[in-house]
Amino acid sequence: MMARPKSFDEDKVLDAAIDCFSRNGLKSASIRDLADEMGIAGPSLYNAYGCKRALFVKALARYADAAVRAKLAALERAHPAPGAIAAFFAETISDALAGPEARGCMIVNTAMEADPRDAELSALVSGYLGEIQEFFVRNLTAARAASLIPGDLDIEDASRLFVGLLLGLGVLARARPERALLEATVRPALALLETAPRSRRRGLS
Amino acid sequence: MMARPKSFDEDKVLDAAIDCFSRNGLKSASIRDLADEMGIAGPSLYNAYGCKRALFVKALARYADAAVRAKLAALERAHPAPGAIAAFFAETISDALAGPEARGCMIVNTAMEADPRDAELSALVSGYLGEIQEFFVRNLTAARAASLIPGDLDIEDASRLFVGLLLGLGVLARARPERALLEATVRPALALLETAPRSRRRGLS
DNA sequence: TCAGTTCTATAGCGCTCGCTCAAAAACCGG
DNA sequence: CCGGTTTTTGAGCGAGCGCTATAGAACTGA
Repeated sequence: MMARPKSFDEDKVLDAAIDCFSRNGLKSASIRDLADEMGIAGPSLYNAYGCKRALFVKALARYADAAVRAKLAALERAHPAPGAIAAFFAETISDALAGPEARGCMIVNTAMEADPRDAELSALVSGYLGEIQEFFVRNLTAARAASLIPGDLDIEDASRLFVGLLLGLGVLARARPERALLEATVRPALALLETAPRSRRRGLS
Repeated sequence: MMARPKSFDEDKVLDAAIDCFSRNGLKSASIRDLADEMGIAGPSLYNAYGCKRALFVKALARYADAAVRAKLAALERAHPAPGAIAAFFAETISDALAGPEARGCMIVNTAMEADPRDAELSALVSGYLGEIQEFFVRNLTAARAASLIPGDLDIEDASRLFVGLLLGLGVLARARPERALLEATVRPALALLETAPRSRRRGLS
């Protein structure tokens, strides 16, 4: 039997939850905040998702899929290797500076907020970070095959540096959301991809 | 008049507060948690510090002074430029992995947790990060004067990269506290400091 | 000794939290 | 239309939160 259908669009309320969680985090986003922004009442939220944490996991999964994976795929389509890497950071910086609100990347936020002994969230975060790292590895591997990056650059290590830098940008963008600063932070890392002669442009105090 | 003296050692209780805040953050560390770990009762805490936030600011200041500044100074004393930079990251990684608890660097934690519109905490975090950046700048400047790093390396940008990487390590160490992974993340950034011939050692899958 | 001052300790205030119960409302199949 | 199922709704529970009122304990100066 079908009975009464839900009165809200599941994707839209999940997007609202993503927004609320991104701004406040899992712990600080209250059920009442969430329900308000999602446009539904508390008990409906519980009826649909069970508990706050389950809602968070669903929102995180949707964020990873709709925001992260889609972005990575689009960048790989639009830029020949290794250009997608620089484009990725440029877009990440623009995203971090978009809007007056302190949104931040939900994956970075979760990595910081989750207790490392929380096996479920830790595994999710590790998995998502691994996907991002693989994006870097794919790009670097293709670039090396075309001799577009230095031959002695260790792809595995470099991709880890980029992941670490991505996380650092997420933190830095909260403390100091200034475009020039964030771009300067990324620049030396991208210089690693330049083939000799090493032309690392100076810039910006 | 002097009246009844305090029955606790202010430094010791502040250290306990640093520990509690480092593990739980400003918002999640409750007054009862703090009071318990500090070994004093709630009202004594309020009598001594006024409010939770003021206690946090005092604890953060002590952390920055006793943990960060002292560490930077010791490294600069112990290592000729630019070796202090690599030593700094090595020590940071070891610190992050020390103990089963999820302590994390209080400055990184605060940078993530504080609302960017919170002027006081944002300014404190920016200031502390600036001090760390200056440590990198000093080291790089001295190293350049001795021709120990590539001459075309932009010192300002590189020091920002190191700060960003430090923040990233703080996040990554929570999600994946594995020494080999953290070291591999730092390695390509330190390779920027090597003078030609560029020998970036491969390593670690 | 004892008034004066400061610190400590018990209890608890008002509030928000995650979550739930009971009843009303909306929809389906027949 | 109606029985059955699900969703929505308003109210509220117990717990924990930051913080404090109040009273007693500890110490100083005189």
